[in-house]
Amino acid sequence: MTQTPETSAISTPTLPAQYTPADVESRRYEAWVSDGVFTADVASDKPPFTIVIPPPNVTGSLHMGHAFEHTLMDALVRRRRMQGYEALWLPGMDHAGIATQNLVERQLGTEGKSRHDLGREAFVERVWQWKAESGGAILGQMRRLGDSVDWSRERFTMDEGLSRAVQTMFKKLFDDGLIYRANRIINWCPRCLTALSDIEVVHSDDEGELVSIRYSDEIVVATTRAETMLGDTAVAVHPDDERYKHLIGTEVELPLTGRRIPVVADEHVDPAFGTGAVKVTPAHDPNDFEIGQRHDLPSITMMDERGVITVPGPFEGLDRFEARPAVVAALREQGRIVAEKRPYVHAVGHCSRCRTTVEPRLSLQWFVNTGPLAKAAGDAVRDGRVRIDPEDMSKRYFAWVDNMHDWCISRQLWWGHRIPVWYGPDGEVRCVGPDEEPPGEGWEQDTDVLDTWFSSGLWPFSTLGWPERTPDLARFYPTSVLVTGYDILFFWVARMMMFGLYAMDGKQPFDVIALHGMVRDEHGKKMSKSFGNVVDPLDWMDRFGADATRFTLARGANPGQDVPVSEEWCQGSRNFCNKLWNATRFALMNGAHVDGPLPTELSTTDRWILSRLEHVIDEADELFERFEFAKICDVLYHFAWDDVCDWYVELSKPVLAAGGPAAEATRRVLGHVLDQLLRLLHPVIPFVTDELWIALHGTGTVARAAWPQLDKALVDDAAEAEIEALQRVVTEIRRFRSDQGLRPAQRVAARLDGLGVVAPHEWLIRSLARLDDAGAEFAASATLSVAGGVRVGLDTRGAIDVAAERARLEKDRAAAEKEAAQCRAKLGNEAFVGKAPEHVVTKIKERLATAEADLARIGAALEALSA
RNA sequence: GGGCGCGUAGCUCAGCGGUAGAGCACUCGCCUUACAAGCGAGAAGUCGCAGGUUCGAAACCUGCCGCGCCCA
Repeated sequence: MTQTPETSAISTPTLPAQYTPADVESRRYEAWVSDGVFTADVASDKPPFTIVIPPPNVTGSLHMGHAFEHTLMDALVRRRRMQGYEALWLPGMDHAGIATQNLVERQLGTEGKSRHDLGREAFVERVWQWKAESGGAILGQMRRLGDSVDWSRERFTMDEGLSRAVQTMFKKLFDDGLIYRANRIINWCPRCLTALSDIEVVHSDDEGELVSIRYSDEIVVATTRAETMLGDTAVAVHPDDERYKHLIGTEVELPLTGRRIPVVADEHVDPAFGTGAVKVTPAHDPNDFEIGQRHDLPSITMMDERGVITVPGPFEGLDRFEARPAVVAALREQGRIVAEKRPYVHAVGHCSRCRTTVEPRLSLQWFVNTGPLAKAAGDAVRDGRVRIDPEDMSKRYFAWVDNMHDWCISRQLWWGHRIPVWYGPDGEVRCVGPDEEPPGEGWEQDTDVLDTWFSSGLWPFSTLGWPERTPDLARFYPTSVLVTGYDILFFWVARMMMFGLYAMDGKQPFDVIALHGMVRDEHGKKMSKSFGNVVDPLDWMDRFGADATRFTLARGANPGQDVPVSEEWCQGSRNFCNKLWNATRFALMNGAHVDGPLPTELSTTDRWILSRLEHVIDEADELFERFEFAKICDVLYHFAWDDVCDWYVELSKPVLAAGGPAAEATRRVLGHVLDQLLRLLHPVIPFVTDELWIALHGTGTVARAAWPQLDKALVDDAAEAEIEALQRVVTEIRRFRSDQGLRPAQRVAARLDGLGVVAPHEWLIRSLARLDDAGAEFAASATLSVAGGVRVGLDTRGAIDVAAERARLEKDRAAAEKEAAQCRAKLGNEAFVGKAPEHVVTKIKERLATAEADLARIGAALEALSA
């Protein structure tokens, strides 16, 4: 494949008849890497272009969502690289605290051990061992997809440098008073045994029960969590609720416990919900906690960290879900259950990692005060320093950052960045920076680790060397574009914005946030294991190739919209790659080349395709700037398939066969057009384009080739008009042939008149429409009249199918009549003529003229038919 | 309950004030020496419904209906 194509027209084919991705992909990828194509040079004088990869989870493997996101990023980076930017796409992974710890604990479980058997240090060592052996499978899969990432700069959130960044950030926030420790109600996972942040909780509408319990003669409360009554410390009513006004300040006896609890008045009680009286369990409900704070109520923690009841008595030792029916049964026995609604559908929070029902739990945790950080994060978008694309998505962003709660960052895990705070023997608290010695004897370090998102929030600058002032950081920060899904706009993006602006003295972490949608199946359904509609990108890559997989994903990528994919579309993408392969194959077989400048003497066909190419370059550039990947693919697909393959190549065949200088010129133009087309497509389908580009050039790689430059001098309106006219004539003849049932191979004698501008191309028309010259015995059995005054007389050597011909003409006439009627109606409307812009009126007049000419032409043809 | 988005050809989606488009699927005819993973031709839509704005609405406004997502 690397041999230089011969310039002779009789060169032998250099490519097999079908494109086989497996023969190309790994070979090409290895070549790119070993040639250092992806390695960014910090010392070059090119303008920088930086993207950091949204770090995939170290436990994960490549799913369609990754493949999609990576395809878009790769396309952006590859194009910028070709445009002469110093392009850096920085890869890496995050340590996924809960997921990874769960995974290794499960592994230990199969050996009959728990992490506690190993102890903290040995367990963490074991996790590292796991990572070394089987973590990061996704990195190899990214190579298969063709990701042009700079592997020399790969980072991991738990590596030394990033850990240093985490500690530095924590200390900085701590010293600025933006990190604090407090007893709060947090989301607790009784299975993972750790706190979760709000965003790690997923809500779903679940079937539960709503039980109304009589607390006294006058007070009935409704609850979905009857067991928590064991921890009630008050009943609350609205201060204006006439039903209960007289009870405020009194006490009731809490059933089953014998405890007496007060009735308090609180504005936040909704008098319309249930009976208007609510039970208050400050240690197990965030709203109740607030009520407890306002009324100085005690908090009774009535279950342990595993969700097991700890209140002494008959329920002690029961799991929360066993305790619920037990408590209800006990209350019923006392006649205290006045109503039960079952099933009762209500929103329930689940741990995003293990789906266990989250337990609101009162505990001592570390928090980030997000107030000032979130304000800055919002302002950076409001004042235009950071652009969200598509812009509509800004609304979602503001909705989140402008209402952000403080962020619980401590996790009761062992795998992660340990909180750098030490507690002294006399209750002292000291935050230790990265270059400070931990305090000595008698001090103990906090046992918790930080939320994984804390380290991910530093990603755009920690990966470049922060907190050191590295050359990379100076050169590649702020990053150019963040490509990510709208679903984590508030998860991750908002965190990076807060941290980036704060740590980098107000410099935003990225200039543009390009949001994409979710990958869905061909019916727009979310891919899920339980639904059985998950498609594995690795499977597609095996069967259709990485390029086909990428093209399918990019072709569906409308900004911010979800992307449906299906195997059929991937097949279509594979077909497209094969089409390119064969077009290049044809070109090489016919001596197309890329040597020397374009000839000055060019045929109309050559000038036409070059002109079309310029429009395509222009459009592609404009669409790339707007992240319109679907439209980029569409434009290039149609140019490649319709213009280049279906028309230019077909028009070239007779030229090449005729030989001479025109053939020479066409060989050069064909080589040029393919060269440019392959460059334009390379960002999206890197493998096949590189293989073909090398076949065309004999050397190098398209990955280092220059991005096509717009050359307005090549735009040629006259050539375009001529070829379009030619296409109309050819298509009209083909249509006639098809309607008449003439076989494609059957040549038909014809005489062409009134060709006008296309007269010089009559021989091309004859070639494409398979027409023979009119001989001495020529007698037209049918005459076609094509728009533009072209008349085609055809000798079909026999009776023509009059009915078919009439039907065709009637159809054309109906269309022309409709068109004419519409135009006349408009022009007859004084308001239209008076108010519509001049150019619109002119256009309608032209359309009417065309339609009337068509009617006359078709009418005459019909008349001739019946004669 | 609050917010956001979407209803256009059989399917999936573009179009977002001036002649309704694409891919796939479909119909007909073809192994025409680059490609049957292909070639040529074709059929297919009162643009969810109802009002309004406008010379002109698939597009802008209002309401309704039906889906989806996020937040509480």
